[in-house]
Amino acid sequence: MPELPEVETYRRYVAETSLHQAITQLEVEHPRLLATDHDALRQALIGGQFVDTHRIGKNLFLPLDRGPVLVLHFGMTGGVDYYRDEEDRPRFTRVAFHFGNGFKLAFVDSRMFGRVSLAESIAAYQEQKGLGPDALAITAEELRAKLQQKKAPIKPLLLDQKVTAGIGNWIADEVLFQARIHPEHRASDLSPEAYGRLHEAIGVVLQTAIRAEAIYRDFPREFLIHAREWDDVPSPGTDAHRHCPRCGTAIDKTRVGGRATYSCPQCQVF
DNA sequence: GTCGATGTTAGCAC
DNA sequence: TGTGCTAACATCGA
Repeated sequence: MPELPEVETYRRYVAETSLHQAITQLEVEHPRLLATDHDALRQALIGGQFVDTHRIGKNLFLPLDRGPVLVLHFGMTGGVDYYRDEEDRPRFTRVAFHFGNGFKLAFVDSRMFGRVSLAESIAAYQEQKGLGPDALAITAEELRAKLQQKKAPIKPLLLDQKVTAGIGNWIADEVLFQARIHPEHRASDLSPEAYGRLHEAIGVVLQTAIRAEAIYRDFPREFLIHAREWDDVPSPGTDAHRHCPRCGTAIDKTRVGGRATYSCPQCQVF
């Protein structure tokens, strides 16, 4: 689930639960998730505290009182959960940070594509990964400057974290739907007006998703997300949810840039 | 039992 | 050099 709105929701959750408490233990159930040497990580954490939270795109940063920054990336199925009793330990807990008050912050991730790492600073991590500006912070001008020379289809470019950080597969589809741009439209062929709509749609979709705490069923009716297959089917035999919320046309499911892509053939034209 | 999945990245072809 | 496609990662759940 973790695209920008989920990670922003996790950030707020961690800020409310896990700051300014002594870290007493690092529990690593599955070392494969560590992108940093285990001992170095333990040394950096034990006896320290998390003092702040930041987010760039899908990356969550937890600066430590002693300098370095813990970086969490949630892959496809990652999340965080604050708990105390062993009976409440979340399923798929892979790494857990224990605090002096007896609570623990679990990094859960069933598919284990997530990563826990350590960086010298947020800026160093951003530089090293080549992360572009956060999708909520990028300006219309920056976005257009980065894309208007590219001949690739617009959708995979939106997914490229070096262009702008935080947009994942469903958000890219939703943004393009709201902006009425076909996912395969070449970036270089988009008009200045289309870039304006694109930038605005990114803001609207992300803000809406964050406001709903990334709970999809609470999203507005006119969102394409309700047409995705994994949205709840209202009742057997009906497929209204697979039609465009704006014009009623059947939604196309195709592959663009190797990813499942939903779009309205009527509203999103070349 | 089979298939596809919200992310990232290495390897490869052009 | 830039670009873009595919497979692979590990696992779950439909």
